[in-house]
Amino acid sequence: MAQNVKTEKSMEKIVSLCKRKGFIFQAGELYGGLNGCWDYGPLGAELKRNLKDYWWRKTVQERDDVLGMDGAILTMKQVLKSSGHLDGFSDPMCDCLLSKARLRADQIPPQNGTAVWYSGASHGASDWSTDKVFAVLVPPGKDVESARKTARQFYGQFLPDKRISPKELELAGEKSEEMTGTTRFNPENGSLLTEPREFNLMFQTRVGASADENDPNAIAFLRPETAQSIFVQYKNVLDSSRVKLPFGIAQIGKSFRNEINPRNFTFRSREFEQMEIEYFCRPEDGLRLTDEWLEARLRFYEEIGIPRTKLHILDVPDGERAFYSRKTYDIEYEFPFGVQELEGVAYRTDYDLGVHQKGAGKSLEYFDEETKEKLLPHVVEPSAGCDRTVLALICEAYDEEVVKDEKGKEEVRTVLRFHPRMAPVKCGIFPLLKNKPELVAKAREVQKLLQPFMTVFYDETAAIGRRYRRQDEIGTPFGVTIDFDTIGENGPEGRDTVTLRDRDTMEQQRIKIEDLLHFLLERIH
RNA sequence: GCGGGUGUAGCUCAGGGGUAGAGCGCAACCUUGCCAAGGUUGAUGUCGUGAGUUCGAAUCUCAUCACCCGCUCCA
Repeated sequence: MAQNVKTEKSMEKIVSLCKRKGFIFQAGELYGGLNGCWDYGPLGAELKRNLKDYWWRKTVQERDDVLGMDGAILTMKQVLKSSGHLDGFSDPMCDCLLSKARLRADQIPPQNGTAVWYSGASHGASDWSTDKVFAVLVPPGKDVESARKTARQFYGQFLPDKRISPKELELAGEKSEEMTGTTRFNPENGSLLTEPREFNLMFQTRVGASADENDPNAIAFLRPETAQSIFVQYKNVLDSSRVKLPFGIAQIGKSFRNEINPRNFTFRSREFEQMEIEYFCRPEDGLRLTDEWLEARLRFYEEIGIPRTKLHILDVPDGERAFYSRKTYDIEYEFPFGVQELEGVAYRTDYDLGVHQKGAGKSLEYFDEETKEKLLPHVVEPSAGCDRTVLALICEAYDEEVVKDEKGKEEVRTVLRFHPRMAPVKCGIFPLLKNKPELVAKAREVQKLLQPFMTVFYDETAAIGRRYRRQDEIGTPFGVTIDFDTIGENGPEGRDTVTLRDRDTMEQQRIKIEDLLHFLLERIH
């Protein structure tokens, strides 16, 4: 009955479905919306919880070598000073006045040449003038006339009458100046750049209700990653938990970055949740464990319904990794808006413990009882984006299928094919007809039977087919219907059995109510 | 931050200086015998927000906010 015709997955449809069905809303929508922030609605909250719970179970509870923690979001300035975030987490940026290109100020190569300054320009015939200051850097050996051409181009963009050619402009106040090693000009076209502006990517706040605005000691930050609290508490966990190398500390929690440009729905948000492991090990095991964690993480994605074929592994090349990392894999997913990172598995060496040991002035060394040696452990960090994974789950699950109705007319069935263990609602419960009290009563009984063990949705309105389709749209993997067989109307062999419908195949099977819980639990665990 | 586009019902969108529209969805009732069934009734909008022009603005102008595309950025 169902043809598997894949229509194009568009983010627009997915975003719309998320809002319509209560997965994800924009934060503060009532007041116009807060850029880069999102709220999870009833179904989104369930979905995200299922992901986090499963990650925690697989990462912490079912392993002997990983412990959990839950660190504070407010972070001391000193911590982020040591980690390098305070100095390194802001980029000076400038814009090209001519081409509007944005450049990192610290990446502009120093140049030599003659800077030609102008104090403005005018157009006599149309009585137009401007006193904007502009300058062009002319490389050694090149004619100053080229500067005038560039300057006219610059002033030309402000002409109210676009029919006037920039060539007719009179330039004012030309002055030349020899420059060496300047970074104030765009190497591409010689145009003057804006003054570098700092983009502080961390959210700063003040601790203490009456903190003096100028008290530097009151400054704290919302953490830009969960990792730092793990490094800072590493010694306490070690001393309180009787663990030996190698071992990991895992954490799920919110982090905050003042992204310049949030984009792609929840993909790049200013407030986001991370699922991170810092796995401490002997230096010689770092590279091997990085590969092992990559495999473990890929298996995880498969287990939650993101197939290996949709994942790309990027072995981040030399020069593109963070300076302290000796090996980094990015696990990327084929989002509808492009292949984008879900998780990074980074071998960070002993950089983090090293900087905190130095910054705090306290030893973070590990004493190995067997070899009787002291060492600073190395770290492998699998760091997954929780919201990004939720988004990947939704994108992966989204499907539109062309089905034929009873009259043979084609229609589109929208279905979220979540893995049952991720699905926000596990089972729909429907009395076939709501005007038959015996059916309704029996359906309520089934609801009470399942509800302590899983999320269920009881629905008695509208025709049965419509109820099935409603559940398809929110990704409910199973639906049970209580019909006249269930209440024994068609003979004793059907009594206390229900039809169980599969979301993906739309096929039904008859199952005893007493077997239902076991059947479902086996599939959603 | 720059350039382009968009903003009207829960969703998708039409309209357009003079009483706010459609389809779908939603709610109630009737009907119901397994895949978006039919009927009846109903609710919902400061036309993104603010200011200006106007006798009158959802419509024109400006500003602002948000979203989309491209650039930029992503330690």
